[in-house]
Parts: sequence; C-alpha cells; structure tokens
Amino acid sequence: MSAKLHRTSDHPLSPVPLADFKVGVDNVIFSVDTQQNRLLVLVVMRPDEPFAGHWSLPGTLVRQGESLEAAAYRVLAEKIRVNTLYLEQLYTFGGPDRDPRESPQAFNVRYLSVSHFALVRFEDAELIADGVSGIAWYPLAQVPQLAFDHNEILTYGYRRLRNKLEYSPIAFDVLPEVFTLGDLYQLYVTVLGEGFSDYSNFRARLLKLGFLQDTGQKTSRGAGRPASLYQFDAAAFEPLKEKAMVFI
Amino acid sequence: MSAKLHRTSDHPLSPVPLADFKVGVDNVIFSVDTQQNRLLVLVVMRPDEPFAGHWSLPGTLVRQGESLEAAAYRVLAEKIRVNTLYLEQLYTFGGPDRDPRESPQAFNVRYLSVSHFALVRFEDAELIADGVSGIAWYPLAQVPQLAFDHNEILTYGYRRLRNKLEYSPIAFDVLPEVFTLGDLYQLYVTVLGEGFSDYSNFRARLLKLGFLQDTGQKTSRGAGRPASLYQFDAAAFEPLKEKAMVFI
DNA sequence: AAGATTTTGGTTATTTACACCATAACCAAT
DNA sequence: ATTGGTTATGGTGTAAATAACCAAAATCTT
Repeated sequence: MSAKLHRTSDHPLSPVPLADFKVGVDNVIFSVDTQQNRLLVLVVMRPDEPFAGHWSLPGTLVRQGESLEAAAYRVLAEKIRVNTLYLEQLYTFGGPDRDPRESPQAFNVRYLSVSHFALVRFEDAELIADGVSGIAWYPLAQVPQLAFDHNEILTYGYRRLRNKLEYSPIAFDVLPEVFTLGDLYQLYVTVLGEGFSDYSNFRARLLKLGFLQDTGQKTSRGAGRPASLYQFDAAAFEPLKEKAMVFI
Repeated sequence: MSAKLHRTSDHPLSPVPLADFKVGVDNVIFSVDTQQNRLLVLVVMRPDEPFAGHWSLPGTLVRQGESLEAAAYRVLAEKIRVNTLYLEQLYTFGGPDRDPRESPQAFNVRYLSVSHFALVRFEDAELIADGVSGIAWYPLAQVPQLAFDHNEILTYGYRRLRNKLEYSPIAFDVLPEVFTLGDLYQLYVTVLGEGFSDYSNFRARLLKLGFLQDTGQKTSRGAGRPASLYQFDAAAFEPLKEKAMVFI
C-alpha cells in the first residue's frame, strides 16, 4: 500500500473519487401458514428494468428524510397489510456490480441494499398487488431464481429466522393473543424441522421458564382432548432477556 | 397512508425524491492487552470538521469500485499495521440527521455508516498516526464521548464481541499460533468478566471439545508449574460449526 | 528445605437434556 | 353406550452437561 493512502480520506474534499450511492431496502418477509405447516417467503415480480418480469424480494429505495427502518416498514405497508410482525435489520450488501444499473454507462452510481428480516402473521397478511407485476407467498424450498443477489439475502434471512426463533420470543409477535402449546410447537416445527425437540420436552421446558400464562380457558379443535390456552407474559420474560441462551 | 404511496417506488425515475448517499465504513476495533488484562478499543481524533478534535471510531468513505468489506479492511490497514485479525460487518446506521453534514444547507445528502467489528492481536498492532490528529487504544470503560453516533456503534460492537467469543472460535484468530490454556482463559476473562466460568471447568469443557491440539511443548513463565502449549485445530472444529451453541 | 504459585486432573452434587410412556378428555363410528 | 381414534397432559428414568470445589504435580522464590 502506498504512503499516499495513509492520509485521512473521510473528508468530502478528498481527491480520491468517492462513490455516490442510492440506498435500497430489501425485506426477507417470512410467515408461517399454520393450516398447512408451510414456511412462506414473500416475493414480488418486478415491473421494470432491470430484471423486469423476474421475482425479487420486496424492496424500495430510501427517500429523502426517511430512515432505513422507516423505509423497511414502508415496504411492508405497501405490499401487505399487516400489523402483527417482527422486523429487524439483517445485513448490508454493497459490493460494486451487484446491480446492473451501476455499469457501464453510469459507473459512478452504486446501489446498496440494506436488507431487513421480518416475520408476519400469515392469517392477517393481506397482499397488495399494487405497483408490481405479481406478488406471492412461496414455500421456502420452492422459491425461484430471484433478481440481483436476492437469493443470497434470502439464505441469510432464513439463518437469522432460525436463530431468532431459538433465542428470542419472536414467535409471540405473530401468534394470536392466546394460543395452545400445540400452536406454538407447530410454528417451531415448521421453521426448525421436526428434529429440534420432542413435543413433550418442548412443553415441559417452556412451561418451566414461567413466562407462559395459563388463561384458564380451553379450546377444542376437532378430535382430541381440549388444549389449554396460554398467553405470553412479557413482564415475566424480562429477567430472562439477559441470558441469551435461555430460550428453547 | 395515501393510495398514491402504493405504487412501486424502486425505479430511478420515481417522482418521489430519493436520497443521495455517501457511504462510510466505521470500525469498532478491539484488542486484548494480555499483559495488563485490558480490553481496548481503537479511537482516532478527527482532524477536520465536522467534530474536528473529537475522538471517533476509525472510518472512511467508500470509494468508487470499492466493496464495503474492502473499505473496512482499508481503514484497518491505514490505521494499524496488523495481519492477525477477525473482521465482520456489524450494523448499518442510516437515519437522517446522524451526520451534521446532512443539514440544513445540503439536506439532500445523506451519510450512512456501515459499521464493522474487528478483533486484532494487540501485540502485532502498530498504530499509524498518519492523517489523523491522534490515535489511541482506550480501555473500554474509559472511552470518551465520541463523534456522531459512534458511542452507540461501540455499544453494539461490544455486544457482538461477547457473543462471538462465546459461540465462535475468533479467539484463535488473535492468539499466537501456540498458547496455553491460561492464555486462552485470560482472554475470555478480560472480555467476558471473571464470572463466566471457573478456570478448571473452562479447561475441562474446552479440552473435551477436542479441537485443541497439545503440541507436546511446555512453557514456563515465572512461578508455577509449566503449562502445556496448544494449538487450534481448524479441521477438528469444522464439524462443530453447525451446532451454534457448542462453544464455551 | 519450605512456601508460594500455577497447572493439571480430578470429585461430587445439582441441573438439564433426551427418549419414552401412561392417563385424561375429547370426537366419531358402531 | 361402548369402543377406538386423537390430542393434550403430566409424568417416568437415564444420560449428559454444569458448577463448585479440591488435591497433587511441577515449577519458582526465599
């Protein structure tokens, strides 16, 4: 490395050519269809170039005065009408050449994607096809080739989903207010696979943690003994927040 | 939300005013001084406005054709000469008004920071004061008020450091090729605090995992029984990678 | 030679993880 | 009404991991 590079270079008047960026927000939006036990991902069909007619993760470019988080929520609000969800920032993909709009004619414009990960309640999600050529929930295993580097982002998002589910109480953000332990278990099985735990042990461990409140109500759905309805007790969970590995 | 907003807005010709970004990379660079058992953070003094004369995390603006990761490594290379390190992306801070250069005169320029987290070997790190008004290792607890939102970034980085140390073998990226179990333990204690584990249990657990290779050599440093020298066996660790919670 | 120091290699009690099972309470069919 | 199917509940017992604690070995210091 040349000595010349050892000067500070974070000044606007730097002689080294800085990149000018458009910043996009792309969301990996998951939901769990508890009827069919399927893990779904939301994809939209791009109406315009580049990648017109290709499926992609829903996204948008960040507007003046808009925070990244606000842009991420706007994407959600524009594509699906849902207010029961969990959302957090995932990772920022920003290599040159990740977007064909960057080159060759406009080589000094860079497109950067701050990806976000969301989990929404499937039953409440009402898809809005406005502004896109198509919109659909795809089972994770059947997601097609996506535009840009969105398949890579999706892989990243799925890993985060599994981790979050294991170590954080995000399940309760998308479950109904009251739910059975079977509902909860099915959600975990759908995301993590059957092998992660026996139902009986899952049950015992969770009840022992003490943040599931028995409402006293029972529910009977078809055959079988009626199940107790529980609700998440956020206050009781609070002290467990510290110990990261306490969950599931 | 108005119906107008339901159109797609990720097209360059969108009528909604998009923000133009300069993208910076700011690094939270940790090292562990094993002589004095101190966890250190690298800070630099800004020579120019904004925040001239204030301490800040070392950073740079991303150049044309440069990837985010490359920019992060460039910051490291410009500030400290070290080739034993671990580095990964941390989080992207991009709200409006996080940088005074954004407003009010140039309200359509946004500054976004893709923060990275690094752990470097203290003994190898040679500080380079070129291009800044000052550069220093600060013990974590004594880090002063920093420019921009860098204290927040630092908090975020410290949390990541603790998690990474517990669940990933990043310690071996900054330890010497061969080391004693005492060396390893001291590193953990310095970052995580005394309470995380008894030395005897730490030892037993780690040896049982089977990726620490006894070199057969012994070392004698002052008083006490000579310690065995171990080295990290990456191949033996490989199968443990999957189970996230296997470490420490 | 004695004591201090540090590593080594345990022991033991407690808790947690895992696989498995018996019963209870419902439904549906006979 | 009885029987069998189905699902929830509430347990076993064994293996493994965790945590607190301890004794001996091998060095240095006095």
